[in-house]
Amino acid sequence: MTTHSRKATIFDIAKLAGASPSTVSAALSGAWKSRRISETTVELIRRIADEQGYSTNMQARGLRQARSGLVGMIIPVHDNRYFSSMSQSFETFARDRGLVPVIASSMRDPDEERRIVQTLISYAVDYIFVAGATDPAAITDLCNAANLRHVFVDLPGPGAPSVISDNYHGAKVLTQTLLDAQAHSADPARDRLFFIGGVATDYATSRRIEGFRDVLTAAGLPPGADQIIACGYPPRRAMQEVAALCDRLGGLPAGLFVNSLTAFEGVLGHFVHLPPGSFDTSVIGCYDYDPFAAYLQFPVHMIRQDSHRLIAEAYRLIETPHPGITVKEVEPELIPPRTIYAGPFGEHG
Amino acid sequence: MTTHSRKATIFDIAKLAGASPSTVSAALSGAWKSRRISETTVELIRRIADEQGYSTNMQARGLRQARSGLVGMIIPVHDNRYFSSMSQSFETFARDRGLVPVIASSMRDPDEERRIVQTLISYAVDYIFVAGATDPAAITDLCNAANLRHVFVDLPGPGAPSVISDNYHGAKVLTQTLLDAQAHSADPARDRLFFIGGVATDYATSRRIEGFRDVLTAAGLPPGADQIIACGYPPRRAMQEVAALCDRLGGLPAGLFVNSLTAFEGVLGHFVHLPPGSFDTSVIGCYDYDPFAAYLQFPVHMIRQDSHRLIAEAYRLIETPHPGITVKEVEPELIPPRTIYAGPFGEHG
DNA sequence: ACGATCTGCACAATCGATGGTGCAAGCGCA
DNA sequence: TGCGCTTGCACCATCGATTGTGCAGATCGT
Repeated sequence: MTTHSRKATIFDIAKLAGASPSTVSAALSGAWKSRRISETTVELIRRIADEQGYSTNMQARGLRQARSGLVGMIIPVHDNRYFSSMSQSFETFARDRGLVPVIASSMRDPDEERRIVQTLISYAVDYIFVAGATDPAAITDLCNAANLRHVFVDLPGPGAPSVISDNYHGAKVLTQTLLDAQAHSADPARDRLFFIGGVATDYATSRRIEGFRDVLTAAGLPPGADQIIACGYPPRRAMQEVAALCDRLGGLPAGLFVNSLTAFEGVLGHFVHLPPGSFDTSVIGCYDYDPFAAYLQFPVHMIRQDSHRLIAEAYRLIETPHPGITVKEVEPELIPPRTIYAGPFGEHG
Repeated sequence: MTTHSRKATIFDIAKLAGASPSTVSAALSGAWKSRRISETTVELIRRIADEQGYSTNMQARGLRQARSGLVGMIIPVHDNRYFSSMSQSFETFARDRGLVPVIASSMRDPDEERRIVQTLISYAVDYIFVAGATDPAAITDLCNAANLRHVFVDLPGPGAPSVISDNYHGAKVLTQTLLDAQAHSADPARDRLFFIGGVATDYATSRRIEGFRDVLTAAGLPPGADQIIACGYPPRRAMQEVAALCDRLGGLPAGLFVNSLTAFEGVLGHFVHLPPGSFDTSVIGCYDYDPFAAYLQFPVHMIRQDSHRLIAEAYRLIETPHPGITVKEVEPELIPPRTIYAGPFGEHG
């Protein structure tokens, strides 16, 4: 491979091969059969292209074809097992399709979310996956204006196909598990389950709260308003809230339903300061799974959302456009304490 | 905003504004001052562009300018706290610069790594960050052929600037900590420290092994070959190896230096099967930090590599090209058991 | 032997934005 | 009035690949 100051183009290859640029393009893009280029020529061109270290300029191709070969995905944060697993699956499926994934995190900020969508549109991504949308309607508007297909994951949107996990059922299972496992306390104030984390207006959180409430109600223990603390996702807030709660109750409650890994991180931040033994009378559950969290000092019941399947279904929905708006639900799975789940990437991780 | 079947271009805006495309381009790209376009015209054009929901076609701009506004980054896996934190930082810094991050995971496969570099080159990324390179020389060759600036992070490469953490020092600190904390066992075979995980030929791992070895040697306990089990990064292998080790020793060793979070996941997968109390005579350390791992059932000493600073330094190196090849080392930090570190994104996570 | 068909390729327009250059109108000034 | 300078913009080539179309020569059929 000779050294060039600039990258080789089809024109350079054409000159070297004694062919025309269009022939080179056809030869290298695979369109040569339908363009009746002889296999001999194709092979010559391929060889020369190889020698020159040629690779297609995707900007030029994309410009011409009005598509880019990029797929966009928006997630709230990278730094979280649930979403980073999604990224991993998203990328794997993208590669299978010869697409290049572009993953951006919105920090759950609606403005940032919109800016990202705009940016992705500017780059002519072929379609967009939006996980944990904070303003799905705005996203749909932007995408529609740009004639861009998109799918919502994790949190549904009104204007596009969505894949979500069955939050209601998952929450019921987790709540029931906590209920069954709880060690009863003498103090009635503490002898209750609490729900912490998430945003009450988020679809996912609201469904989980319903599940939480329905199970408790069915058990004859309808939760009071103080038992549901939807303080958002940031760790710090959850830490403050759980600290305040322990203060109020004079200790940990009988059970805690933590509504996300990020909230759980905050909760842990408080737990650090508790004396050992504090957890003997308390049972903890977390909606979302993390292998390390599964093996904490105290038992944690976790709900694992099948992010791999969520993404798989999202690709299905976006690739085979259905009439109307489809919402696909995927069942989550209860992971008992101290159980390690080996994901689809267990071999590589 | 009117609905169009296709996205508006500068030509559409030009027609509506009664101006020429080049004027529109200059007005919207900010080049209007040097092109002597009147502010009145600029404002008219801006208004119309806004109404039409115009946004620049980055493929066209990129084609013309021979750059894309994309920055590429390669990481081994998304699904890992160390690397997903890097992603988060990488993205944040990219946004500050008005660049769009494209993050791809190589699964630590050199072929995949090369393919990704090729792809990123095809998309004319402005530069590339490579974390945990498995074949840095090949990457440098590809990038040089394409005249593309790149920087290595975490694992250094011979042909480009690198930012790594001080693995030798970190490993010494962690080893010394384990040594100090270890509860001695009656059985001399078990009363030793073991190193598990990583690839011995990886620069980072080899430096850590040196640190491990030097501390033990200085303490008069030079490690035997069996004490260093560089079985790679995949969880499954680490699980098998630690199981075999426990089998051999008839229990856990006095101390275990786990060389990555992924290996630690595998180790945990084995620990699940051990009876409680197994850890009373064993002290565990992990090179890399995870907030949940910090609060496991048994105490874990962790080394936190400052991925945020690594990325910050990498941006510095790539933006101010130094003469010669620079290698920048960043100090890692010991995180004692049951300590929660709130990162630079603690507010958002 | 001659039109019809097929083979194998070249030519040129096109995608959308950018930037060098040219040019008319306006203005100042002698 | 006339010259030169400035202002404000339009025109056009260009980036690299794709794709509709045209066309010469070979092949075939009768």
